[in-house]
Amino acid sequence: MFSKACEYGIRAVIYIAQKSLNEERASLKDITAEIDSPEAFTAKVLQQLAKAKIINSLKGPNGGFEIGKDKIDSIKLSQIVNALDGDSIYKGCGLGLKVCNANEPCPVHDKFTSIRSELRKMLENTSLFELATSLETGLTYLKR
Amino acid sequence: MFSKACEYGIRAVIYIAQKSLNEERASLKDITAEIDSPEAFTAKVLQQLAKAKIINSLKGPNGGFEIGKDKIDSIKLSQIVNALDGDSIYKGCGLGLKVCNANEPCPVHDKFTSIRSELRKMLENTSLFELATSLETGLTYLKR
DNA sequence: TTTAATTCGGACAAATTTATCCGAATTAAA
DNA sequence: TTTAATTCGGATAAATTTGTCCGAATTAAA
Repeated sequence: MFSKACEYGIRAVIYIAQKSLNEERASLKDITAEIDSPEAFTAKVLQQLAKAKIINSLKGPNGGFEIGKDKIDSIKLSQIVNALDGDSIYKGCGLGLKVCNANEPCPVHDKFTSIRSELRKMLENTSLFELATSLETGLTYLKR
Repeated sequence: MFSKACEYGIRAVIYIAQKSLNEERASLKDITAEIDSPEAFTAKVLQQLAKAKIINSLKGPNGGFEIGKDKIDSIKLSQIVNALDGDSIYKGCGLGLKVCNANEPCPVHDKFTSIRSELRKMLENTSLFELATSLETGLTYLKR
């Protein structure tokens, strides 16, 4: 469904959000330990997310990554996915056709549109805040 | 969502089914021309599908691929997807965790289970017959 | 001012997926 | 029986994704 980069990215952002809610910054090492992901690769992903202004990065001692507390509620899962995997998950044809729409549909077009729209809604309605708090309260996990 | 192999595979199978309903066999060249896919790669995909008993292959002049007319209605999209991409689309964790279930869920587990179950139902309930007939009647397309 | 902790950015490497090539095997038809 | 049309199967190549390495830049703290 998502690329590895996106999987790591989502996990990382949730963790950073959790820390940020507690007024703490997360370093790369911290993050990769907590979400169990390859360090150097995750660094690249975090760079992408920083460029997309989803997270904030600070160099130097006591540096790391953070997210403005006020932003955490307004950031949706869709923004993270979009920054890392683009919009093919919503837009692309299920069978890989370049042209595929209601007028000239592929054989599975109608079957897919409803599911894809559900997925889109879900991603657009899921806030980073709720994901981070479910982690904070110990209801969910980021590794294993 | 699906691999290229799976996209080509689904398109090919739908086309083969359409031909089979008309008592005709489809050769590799025929297929790749109709679904606009790379010939050699598609050949590999068809081999996989033949091994999985989803399609039938015949060598020699006037050979090609076909599907028993009686089977076309009972073959579901899920079988094709499963033969080519496995079951990760249903089973795997949305964030790539090895362990992720209702007891120890990742932060997006609940959000994904409903969508994934919708997808599974759709794939399991969509028969090759309906896809092939929509193609036959000109309502849907396999290339462009 | 120096040091050390950190992210950044570019080059590279490994793994996987996608794709090609070609001879072997099979088989229907000439 | 020969020929030609086809799929099969193995080797290889190209492209993409995933992953690593390392020096440069930045910056807080000693």
